[in-house]
Amino acid sequence: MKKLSIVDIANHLNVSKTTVSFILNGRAQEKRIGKELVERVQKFVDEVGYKPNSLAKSLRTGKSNIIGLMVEDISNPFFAAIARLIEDRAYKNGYKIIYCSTDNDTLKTRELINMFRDRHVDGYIIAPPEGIEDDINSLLKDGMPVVLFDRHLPNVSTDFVEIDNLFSTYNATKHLIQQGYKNIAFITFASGQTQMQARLQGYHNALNESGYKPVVQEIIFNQNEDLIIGPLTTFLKKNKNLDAVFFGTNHVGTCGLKVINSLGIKVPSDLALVSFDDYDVFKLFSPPVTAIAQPIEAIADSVITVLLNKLNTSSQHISSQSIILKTDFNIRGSSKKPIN
Amino acid sequence: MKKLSIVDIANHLNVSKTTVSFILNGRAQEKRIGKELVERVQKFVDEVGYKPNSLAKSLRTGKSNIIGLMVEDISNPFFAAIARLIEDRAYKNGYKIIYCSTDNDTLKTRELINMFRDRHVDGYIIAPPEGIEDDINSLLKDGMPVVLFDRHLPNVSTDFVEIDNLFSTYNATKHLIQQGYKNIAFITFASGQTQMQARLQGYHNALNESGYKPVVQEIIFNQNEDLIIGPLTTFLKKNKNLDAVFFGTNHVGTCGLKVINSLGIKVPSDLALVSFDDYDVFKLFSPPVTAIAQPIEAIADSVITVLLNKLNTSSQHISSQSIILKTDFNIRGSSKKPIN
DNA sequence: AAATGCCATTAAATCGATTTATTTGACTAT
DNA sequence: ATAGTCAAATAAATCGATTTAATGGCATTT
Repeated sequence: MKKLSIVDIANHLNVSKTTVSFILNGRAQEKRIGKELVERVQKFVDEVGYKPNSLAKSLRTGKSNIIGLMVEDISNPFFAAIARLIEDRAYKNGYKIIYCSTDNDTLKTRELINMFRDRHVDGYIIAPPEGIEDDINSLLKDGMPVVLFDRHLPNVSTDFVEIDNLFSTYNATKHLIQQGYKNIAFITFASGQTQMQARLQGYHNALNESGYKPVVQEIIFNQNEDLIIGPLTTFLKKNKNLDAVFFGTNHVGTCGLKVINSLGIKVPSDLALVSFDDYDVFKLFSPPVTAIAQPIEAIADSVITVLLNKLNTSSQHISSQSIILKTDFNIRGSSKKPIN
Repeated sequence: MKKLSIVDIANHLNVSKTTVSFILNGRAQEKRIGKELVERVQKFVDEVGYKPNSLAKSLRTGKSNIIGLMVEDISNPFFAAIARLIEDRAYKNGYKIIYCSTDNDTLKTRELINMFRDRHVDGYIIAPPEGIEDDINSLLKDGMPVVLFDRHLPNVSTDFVEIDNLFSTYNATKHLIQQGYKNIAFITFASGQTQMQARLQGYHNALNESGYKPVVQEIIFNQNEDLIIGPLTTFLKKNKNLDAVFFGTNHVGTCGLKVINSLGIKVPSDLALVSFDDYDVFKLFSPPVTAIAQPIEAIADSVITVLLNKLNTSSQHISSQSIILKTDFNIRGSSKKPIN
C-alpha cells in the first residue's frame, strides 16, 4: 500500500520511465510518442491515482511551485487579510504559500530568507524591514523574483506595490483642518520605513500649509501591548490641548482607542480621531473612527499578478515596476468641530 | 558563485562525501572519524557557509521538517493569533509551517491535505471541517502525526485540543439568567461541528434549568458578509421581545455588532450581549460586550507540544490524548438588567 | 547497397543528499 | 604464518523524479 513511484508505473506497463515522464509532462507530442501508448499510460496513472513525488521533481528541476510570503505579523488584521487573498490567488495558479512573520526584525527576517532560499521557493513576496537591503539584493542577483509590498527599500530596485501614503495622510489631515481642528497630533511607531516616512510627510505638508504646529509622538514598538499603551496614556494625559489625533497605523490605532476608552475621553467632542487602516474595530467603535482604508483586494491582486508575471516570463529584460494604489477615506462621526 | 554541494566540499578537502555527511550529521564519533579530520571539515563548512540542500535531504530521509497547519480562515483573528503562536514555537523547534485556510470546505480541505501529503509534511495540525473523517483516518493509517484543534471528529481517534465549550456557554447563559434576562437568543452559524454543538447544548442546558424558552437562530455561513448581516437584521427586527443575545462565534459576533449599531439598538439597556471569543473589537466596543475568552496561548502551546511529542517519539504505543482547556468569562457593561 | 534521416522508445546521467556495504592497513590472537 | 578484529575512511546504492544522449527499425535518398 506504499506510494507508487514512476518506476512502478513504468514496470507495470512494460515501458520505460522516461516514456511515462514525457507523457505526464505533456511532452508526448513533442517526443512523438504513440497515441495508444499515451492513452494506456494516462489511463493507468489516473486509475491508481499516481502523483509524482514533488520533492524529487523539485530537486531535479529546481522549481518548487512554492511562494514565500513574509509579512510583518500574520496576526495583524491588515496582513492577515492580504495573506488570505494572496493565498487564494496563488493556489488557483498552482502555487503554494509558505508564510511567516518578520516582526520587522532584521535578523529574524534574514534567517527566514535563508530558510526560504533553502526550501527553493520560486518567488518572494516581502513586506521588508529596514536593514534587509543586502539580503534582498543578493536574492535579486541570483535571479530570484521578488515583489515588495506595503513599503519599499530605496536601495533595492525591484517591483513593489504600495499605496499613496503621503497623499492619504495629507488629505486626511487637510480634512481635519477644514473641520476646524487646530491642534492635531500624529502618533505612530518609530520607524524609518518608507511608508511611515511618507505618512508623516503628508501630515507635515498639510500642517505647514495651514501654519499649525505639528505634534509628533513616536512610540517604540513592542510585542507587549502594555508597553505601547503606557507611553500613549502618558502622552494623551500631558497634551490636553489637542483637539484631534491621527494614528499612523492600525496597531497604534487600536491601542490608542483602548487608552481613549480607559481615560474616558469623548470622541469626537473631546478629541477627533483619524486612523490609518480601516477595519472591524473602527467600523464598530461607537462613535465611529474616521479611517483611511487601504484597498486590500487591489494590493493582494497587484502583488500576486506582478509575481506570477515574473515567474512565467523568465524575463530579465522587463524592468521593475512600482504600483501605487489609491486609498479610501471613510469619514465617520460628527463632521464639524464643536464650537467651544 | 553557484551554491556548493556536499561533493564540492568533499573534493576540496580530499575526503569522501560520506565522511562529510557523517560529520555534518553528528555521527562522527559513532563512525569513529578522526578528530582532526572532523575539525578540518567543520571549519571549512563554517567558512564557506555550506548548507545541505534540504530537498535532497528530504527526498532521501523522508522527513521535511515542515508542519502543515490548516485553519478555518487565517484572516479570522482567533485563527490568526493561534497560527502566529504555533508558528513561533515551531520555528524554535526547527520546524517550518505551511498553512492554509479550509473555509470549512470539505473538498478544498481534501485537496489541501493531498497537497501537504505531496510535500511530505512531517505532521498535521488541523481545525477540521465535517466530512473529512476518512481523509484524516487515512493519514493516521499511514502513521502520520495529526493533532486536531478547536473541534474534533467523533469517528477519528487522534489527539485534539479543545476548550470546554459546553460549560462555557452554560455558564455564560446562567449568568445572563441570574442578571434577570429571560428572553435570550442564541445566534450561530449552522454547523454540526462538535464545538458548535457543544456550545448550543450548554445554552440549552442553562435555559432548560430555568424553564425559559430557547430561541436559536442559525445563519448560513457565507464569504460575503452582506449575506450574514441580512438574515441577522431580519431576525433582530422580528424578535423585538428579546432582552439578550448570545453570539456563538466571533464572526457572528462582529456581524451582529454591526447590525445592532445600524439598527440603533442600545447595549445593554435594549439588549444585553454575550459573544464567544474575546478580542479587540469586543474590548473596544462601547458599551463593552461581555465575552468568553479562549486561552489562545494555552491552545497553541498544547497543540504544538502534543505534536512535537508525537514527532520526536516515534511512538505508536502512546494512545491519543484529548486536552480540554478552560475559558475565561469577561463580564463587561452594566451588570443588571434594568427594570422596565 | 550503403548512407542518411526519421520514428518511437529507452538507457543512462543527473539533481544532492543519506546510508549500506566494502576496502584498506594495522594490530592481535591462534 | 594465518585468520580475525578493529579503526578509519570510502565506493556505491538509493530516494524519485527529469533530461540528455543513444538505439534499433524502417523508409528514403544517392
